[in-house]
Amino acid sequence: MTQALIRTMKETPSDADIPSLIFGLRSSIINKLGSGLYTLLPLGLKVVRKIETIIREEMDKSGAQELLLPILSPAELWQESGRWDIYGKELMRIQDRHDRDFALGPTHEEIITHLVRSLVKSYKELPLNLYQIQTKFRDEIRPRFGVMRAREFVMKDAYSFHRNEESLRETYQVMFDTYTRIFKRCGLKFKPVLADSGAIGGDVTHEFTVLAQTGESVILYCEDNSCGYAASSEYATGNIAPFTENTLKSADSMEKIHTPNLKTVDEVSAFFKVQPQTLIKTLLYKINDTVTAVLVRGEREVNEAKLQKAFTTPFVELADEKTVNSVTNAAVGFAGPVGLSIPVYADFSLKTLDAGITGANETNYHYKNVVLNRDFSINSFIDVSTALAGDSCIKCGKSLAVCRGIEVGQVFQLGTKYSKAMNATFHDENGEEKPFIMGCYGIGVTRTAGAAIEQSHDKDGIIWPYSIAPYHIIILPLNMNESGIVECAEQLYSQLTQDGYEVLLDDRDLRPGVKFKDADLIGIPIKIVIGKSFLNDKTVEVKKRIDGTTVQATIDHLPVTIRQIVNELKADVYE
RNA sequence: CGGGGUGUAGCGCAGUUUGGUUAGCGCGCCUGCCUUGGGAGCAGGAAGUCGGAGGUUCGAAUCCUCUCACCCCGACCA
Repeated sequence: MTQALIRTMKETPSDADIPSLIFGLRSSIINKLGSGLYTLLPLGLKVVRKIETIIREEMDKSGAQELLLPILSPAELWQESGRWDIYGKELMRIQDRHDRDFALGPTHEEIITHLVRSLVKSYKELPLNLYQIQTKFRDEIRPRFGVMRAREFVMKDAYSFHRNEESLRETYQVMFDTYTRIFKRCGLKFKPVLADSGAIGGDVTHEFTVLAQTGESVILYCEDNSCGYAASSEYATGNIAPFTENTLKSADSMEKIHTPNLKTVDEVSAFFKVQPQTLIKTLLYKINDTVTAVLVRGEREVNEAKLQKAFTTPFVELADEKTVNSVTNAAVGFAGPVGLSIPVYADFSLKTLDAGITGANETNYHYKNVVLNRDFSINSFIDVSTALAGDSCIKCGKSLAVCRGIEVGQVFQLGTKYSKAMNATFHDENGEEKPFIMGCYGIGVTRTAGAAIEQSHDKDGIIWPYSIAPYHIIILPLNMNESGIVECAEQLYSQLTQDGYEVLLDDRDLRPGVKFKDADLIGIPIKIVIGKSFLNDKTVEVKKRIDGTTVQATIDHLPVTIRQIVNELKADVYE
């Protein structure tokens, strides 16, 4: 360790705000070069290589073949697919000495499609699944969270080519299973979740999400483990329980009530002394330039991803204040469906609402006892609200719960989007020319390393899962002036290394406290402490990072003790 | 891109409002002593274009103008 480039820091750099960045920098796993640019120091590279190895082994086992595509790609390919124009500024563009345009690859659909169209001509050569592990570049609008959203990062991307949908679905399932094995082997707690397939289409897509409080994505999952339903909040749908505590009655007629300055759901429900579920929240959206009213039950939020899907358009935005004023003849906060002359769509949450409270389209007034199909009508019911914890699972009926996660992988059925645009075709058994049907499958490698830290750390530092830890064991000779201790340390080092463990020897002449703190910070799973007990009765301590438990062992017995602990650590995988 | 903030030694900061000696402090680093079970102590030392450029002034880290970098909050995604 006196020779290793490991420079730990006691203090936290001021711009580090999440555990993976704080501990990543402090433990000298990474080093910052610029915004969204990080050096992988020796410790960090070891972790990344281990994740890569697991990925390689599992991908190869699945039948996929590894290759390596260039990072730099000519603009022509991006122009062919149309993404040169639509990808936006996130695509890092660059010119060579002849002023020819290139892009630094943020993903490689174009490049792989180009490759395959020139090499593969017949259905007999399909299916084909090709992958690479490579540096990607995305000129993020706002890089943040350190290695979690960097501009330059390592990614494993795979692309599969098929003659028909059935073959695609088969490979998709194989990739799904492969990803499950990969993240399990990485020692991570994760969930595959159903996700919005966005503009590209395709029936199904799954995101693999590492569970962590600091995660950016919100997941709804079924409390019943055997059911297994889990979906990203943008996509999740639950059955919404009817609101049973409604104090309003549909038998009563609609009534206009003065509600001075009461705009939000909270204010209005407090004023009427009712639960928020009694309110019909009315939001005006511009959907393909048509102002449209979207109704949800008071306690719910409109989900724009669902809105986009319901109207099959990406052009969805909340109407501005002026539009709201002119459509409702009222200030923002008093919109309601009664008497509106624009299209009105209601969320499923309102299906069971008997009578409700809603804006009167008049500043400072709300209607009470509003009843659908009596006082107003709608075009139709649609699913546009974000599911909430407590909604019931659409698969099994049990309750849904919420957690947060970090998206580290995605499996996706691309279809013919790229093959059609780039005229990538093969001959089928009838000699007909057909576009390849494609799938793509990504894993953020460096992000996975970051996610592991986010998921597994304590106040002292990182707690690496055994399978991706930079070293398995760290030996701490507590007094470098005791020749017996030093000899023992060196002997254990070479013996354990021979036994196949990756061992770090802290041979620095420092006080014990410093060594303990550094070992904890870096997060090595097992510490071997050689100190007083060695001088007294020739035993050493074996201490687990994850829970601090310690066992004494004689030198002779040490290999057995270590093997036991390692087996325990390896067995601790998430099911 | 919009809004907010920060740039002073490797790291964390003070000093800037009100211009004025040799720009400080803690951590880290180097030397020596001492210490050795959870980031010890003492003594000595090295280390700074005060983000950059221009300006005001007898004099600028400090005031003015421009510029660059970085961070945080909102629109992206592995």
